[in-house]
Amino acid sequence: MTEEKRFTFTKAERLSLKRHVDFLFNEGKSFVSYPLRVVFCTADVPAPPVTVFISVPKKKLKRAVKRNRVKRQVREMYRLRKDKFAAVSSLFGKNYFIAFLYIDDKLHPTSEIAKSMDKIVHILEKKAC
RNA sequence: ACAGUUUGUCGGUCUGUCGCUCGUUCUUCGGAACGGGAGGAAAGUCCGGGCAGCACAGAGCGCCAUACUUCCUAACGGGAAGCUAUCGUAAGGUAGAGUAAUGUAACAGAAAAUAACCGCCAUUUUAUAUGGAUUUUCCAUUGGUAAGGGUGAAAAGGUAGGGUAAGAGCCUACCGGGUUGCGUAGUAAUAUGCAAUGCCGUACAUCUUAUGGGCUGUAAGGUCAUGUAUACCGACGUAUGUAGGGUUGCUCGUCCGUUGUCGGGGGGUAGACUGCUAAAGCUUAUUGGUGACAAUAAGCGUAGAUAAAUGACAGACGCUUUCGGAGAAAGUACAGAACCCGGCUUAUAGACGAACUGUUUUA
Repeated sequence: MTEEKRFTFTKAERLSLKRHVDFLFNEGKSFVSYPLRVVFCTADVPAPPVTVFISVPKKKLKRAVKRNRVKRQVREMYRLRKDKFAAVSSLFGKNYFIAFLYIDDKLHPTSEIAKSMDKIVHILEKKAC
């Protein structure tokens, strides 16, 4: 396994600063790839190519166990497609903030999340600029 | 064996691939190696305590919580053992301050507490409580009466006798309960014996009495602090064509200052660090105690994230159920630490253990 193909997911790749989150939701564009809603925008701060934020609203899933389950599914599916997102970034030469919001109120199998994530990559290739 | 009561324990395992987080060590600063990484309820946030900040002369009132007794505990509204009442054939379950005062008691019922709808009775002196009539009686009115009456959760302690116009603890005997006094057992609640007292409906609420309670929670609190604006202080420089002020009645002069740069500096936003995990700790054994629990000894060293790690995927096994033939299908709970402990309450597929009770069968 070469150095570039490592599918890690470290703390630096998570969007954690409050002002960044506010900026993303004020300035970002969004689209839906069921069961996920994606919000993204360009980032002009020194950062990894893509910085990610995953959110599962309490209104949709009341139990913490289920919310954790969804967060882990989405995170893993993103992690395994990280290189594709990075490719989009290098294509346009920009860094991106991306938020994944879970909009359904029940659990889905991991394979469905994976399909949704593939679709997101395609849409991003067209929309990001 | 079946039915049940109480109580305790567990609540998946393994392999592979790819990851996350904390600690230690190493490092070519990219990272690498090794080790640790959710629960019995982590939940609800309902009590109690630690810890922290704020408030605080004293007294009274109010508000909230608790309420048989003794004990356990850091503390508690928790627990243990007992007492009384009550439910259950039983193992066991449930409840618990006081009753002086005030209020309420659905439906049903005459009536729900100074009870007269029906019923009973009409008193002393023989001849009548009053009125009427067809006059040993009947009707109405008035008065007395709690013996009897479809109800109800609850009906004015129960039975018998005396008594009476009829009745009534009105009186007596026995029985049930209460209160008071004395004795006995017990630390006590209480039990029990004797005596006195006719004192005698139930439930709930208000109320009364006693005890306890200041408020807020780790997003508390503390430390550092980029940028921006800047109180204040110092130095240097510029202008004298200068706002403003002091000195003064005015002018000049002079001092402060204004403006600029640099340095110091208080407060403090974003953010970072701390709080932050060793604890009234756990396991085992012994001793004391009916028990909760306590003491002693040995061993263990047990998650610390911050938008939030403890995982995702694939496969195998286990367990349960159903089909049926050596396999297949379905299911595999409730639920995710957020400062830390002790409890309570609620959710929980299923599995196992212990003690005890009842019934049946056998010996």
